[in-house]
Amino acid sequence: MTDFKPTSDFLAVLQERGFIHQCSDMSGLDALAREGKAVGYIGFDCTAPSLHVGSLVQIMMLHWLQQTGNKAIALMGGGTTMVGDPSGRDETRRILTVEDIQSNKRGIFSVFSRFLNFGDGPRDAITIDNAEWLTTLNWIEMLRDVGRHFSVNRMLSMDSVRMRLERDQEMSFIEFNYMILQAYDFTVLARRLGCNLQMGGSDQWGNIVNGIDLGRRMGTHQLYAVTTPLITTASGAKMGKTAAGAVWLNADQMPPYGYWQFWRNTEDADVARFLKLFTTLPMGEIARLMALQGAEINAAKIMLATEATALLHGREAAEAAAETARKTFEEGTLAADLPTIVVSGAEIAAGLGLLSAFVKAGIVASTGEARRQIKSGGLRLNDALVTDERAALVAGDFNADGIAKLSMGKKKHVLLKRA
RNA sequence: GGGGGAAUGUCCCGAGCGGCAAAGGGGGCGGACUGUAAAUCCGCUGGCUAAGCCUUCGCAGGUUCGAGUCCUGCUUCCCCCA
Repeated sequence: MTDFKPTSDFLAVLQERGFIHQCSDMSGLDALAREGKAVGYIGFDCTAPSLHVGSLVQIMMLHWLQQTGNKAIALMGGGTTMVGDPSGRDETRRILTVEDIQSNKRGIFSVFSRFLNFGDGPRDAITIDNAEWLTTLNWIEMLRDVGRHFSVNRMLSMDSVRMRLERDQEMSFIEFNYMILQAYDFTVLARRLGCNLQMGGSDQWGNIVNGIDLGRRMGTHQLYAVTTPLITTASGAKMGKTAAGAVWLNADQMPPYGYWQFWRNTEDADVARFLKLFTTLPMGEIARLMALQGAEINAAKIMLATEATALLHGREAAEAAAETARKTFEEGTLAADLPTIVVSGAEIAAGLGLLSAFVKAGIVASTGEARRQIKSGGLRLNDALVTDERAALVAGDFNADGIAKLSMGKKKHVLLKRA
């Protein structure tokens, strides 16, 4: 894959930034993209109310497709989600209700407008829901037009199916059909919108290639596939899982400050790779940051955090998060932007125990955990180590603005605001 | 349809002669060292009004002073035979 020298901006960018894992035909796709004639889509499941960073590579790929003068389509899997993709899954997926899928779809879509410019113009990105054509399919027609092109022998040999069978894990007929629907999507998009490229994670390779085959048999123009590598951290962990759970893209589930922190805490070994994948900084700038050594790498991490946050939440929110972090970590002063919990004055007057205060702030899950953390010296009130688990908050703990800072460890800080 | 297994700490994996808040991992959290990194070392990893009390081993009963452990029924999953 690295021998190929793309002449199109699109593939050149993808290649130099490390997006390409597999491609069905680099030179064919390159020729299209050079003319601005690549019309690419990526399908997104509507299984959760928000996408998380695991999908960010894909979103960035669509972003670059549009930025390099091609057409990007964000396909919402309103229809396929009703079926459930077995890829990479050990267990049968939970079947979601139609209402859940609809509300998930809305949550997911809100993220795309940050990365793509939608509209009616030829260069504008569009979004479409495959429920539009999948839900009205006629079973017999489908079998005759599409089903006959699929070999069950081959379907059984696909990774997603084979692994289930080998482990004697249940796979329902509904899931078995998923790959047919995804392949069909590709041909529908090809006919309706002139789509000629499907992108996705490496686990989607089989499904995408199936679509290319189906397209050929059903007489569409030539279709292409590009997949991204599976993004893991240098330590081998899956991207996007933190203590608090998944790193969501929607602000109501992961505020900008938390999102910024996620990137700020990137391992050294990942910084260069992530800068290329998750920011739009020019390669020259990235090269400069990559040259940093030792503690200086922190500057690159701050850059990564701010740029990645700016893409998702806007420049202003990103700068605010960076400033909050700077005050909190470098100056050790109070930054108003930290997560804040409001408590009533009455509650404090009644003698709010410190243990409960930490629970209330969401820093620990129970007073028991708070006690344990105190024993191992992990809790601080206004930067002073908490040693007495029987202590209660007093008026003097709040500053002139009625704020007290609760911290656990070096990174977790929550402000308690007296109402 | 017949026969045989399995389900354990609400993150996961997994031991568990009738005395068990239940071995051991992984993961996670905190501490030390650092650079808000990695690696390493140490501690913690049911709840509470906490020298006590309460709730946990698929579900419901039963035997027993005492049940994760024994018995009965049920649920779900797996294997073999048909």
